[in-house]
Amino acid sequence: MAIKERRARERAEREQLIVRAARELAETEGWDAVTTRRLAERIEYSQPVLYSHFAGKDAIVAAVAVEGCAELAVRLRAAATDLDDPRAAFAAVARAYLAFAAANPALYDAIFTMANPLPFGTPDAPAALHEAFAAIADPATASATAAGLDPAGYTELAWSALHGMATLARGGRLRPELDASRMAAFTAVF
Amino acid sequence: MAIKERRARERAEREQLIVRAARELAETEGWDAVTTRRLAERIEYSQPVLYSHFAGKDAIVAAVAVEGCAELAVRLRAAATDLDDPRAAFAAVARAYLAFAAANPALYDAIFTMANPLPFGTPDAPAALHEAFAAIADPATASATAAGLDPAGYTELAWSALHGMATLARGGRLRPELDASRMAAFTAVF
DNA sequence: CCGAAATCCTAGCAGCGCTAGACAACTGAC
DNA sequence: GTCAGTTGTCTAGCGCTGCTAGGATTTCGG
Repeated sequence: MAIKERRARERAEREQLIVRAARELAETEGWDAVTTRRLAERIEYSQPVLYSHFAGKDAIVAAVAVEGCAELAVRLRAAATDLDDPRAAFAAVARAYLAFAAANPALYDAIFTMANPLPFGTPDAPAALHEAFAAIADPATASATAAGLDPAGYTELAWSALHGMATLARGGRLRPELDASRMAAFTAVF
Repeated sequence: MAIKERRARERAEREQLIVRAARELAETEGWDAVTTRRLAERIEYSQPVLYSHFAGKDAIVAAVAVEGCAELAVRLRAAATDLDDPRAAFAAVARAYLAFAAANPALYDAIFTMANPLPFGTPDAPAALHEAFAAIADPATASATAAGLDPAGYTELAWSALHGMATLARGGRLRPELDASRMAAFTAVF
């Protein structure tokens, strides 16, 4: 019996190794550089081993995304603590969101822009996704009710604004010198 | 002399043919289906012909993007006419923007989300890009000054919100039943 | 009419995600 | 202690990708 347990443990460790390697490779060289061959070489196993853990490359990306989602949720929660004013709390969460996206571009892409098969709508999405969304939705809802607006649409709009800024900023589509002005507009408006 | 002109004309026509074929293929089957082989087959030439017109596949995507950008600009300008109230005009432009993105997803991707080598910052970007941005920036600026906010950051924020909504909506990340509520929040806030 | 130039295609390279089938190692029963 | 059976891993290869080198064919200018 103990042997099976050891094997299962080793499998789990190797699976974690794959996810970590994929993430590191993506973060340092971009997702284009994350090929199954390079990934296999990194973990010092042959290619087919990847497919005994994941259904395909997309599944590996999704695993990285879930991991990143959990981290994002933690950051957002941390940013909102000790702030009673709803608008101030939401602004802090917004700053944390953009900081996360700027610091972990590959991770952010895996979560939000890559064609991963993660179910996002509320049905059976991983808990980490719900947690991250709630970390945005909670302060957004508070801010919306303070402004007398319907929280649901308000929340999605605010999230869209954050997501838009995060993605457009990367491609050089937004002028960096306007970062402060943009953020000021955000806090003035949301 | 006239022969050279005819040849140049034929070349231009074929280039247009390539761009049109790429766009149609992307719109009907997605950009993943736009391979150089399929594209070549569609225009009834061999693969290398593509490379006598464009530096590579990215350049073809960029050409489609520029074309789409010009169309987007026209739509946005049309939406804003005959509306004097700045906020109403901006709301109309926003609706037109989202309608365009929803109606031409592949085109929208080519312009804004695919890794195309288009220079977006003001230096020497194609005129179509400037025109499209101005079609957003002009009403946004009017709306910002009406609200007493710095137009520059306000414009980029509003654009980010639109871009975020357009992209998140596609992946099923936004709930369609909140479309109206989201738009109401937009007009209330911007 | 003939050399020169432009045009186009066949064939191929290296790399991609993914998989079939062979091989080795380890497990558990006798 | 030995042998069947399971499990794990690897080598080799398929069909596809973007892209390019080289040669054949057509067309042009004198």
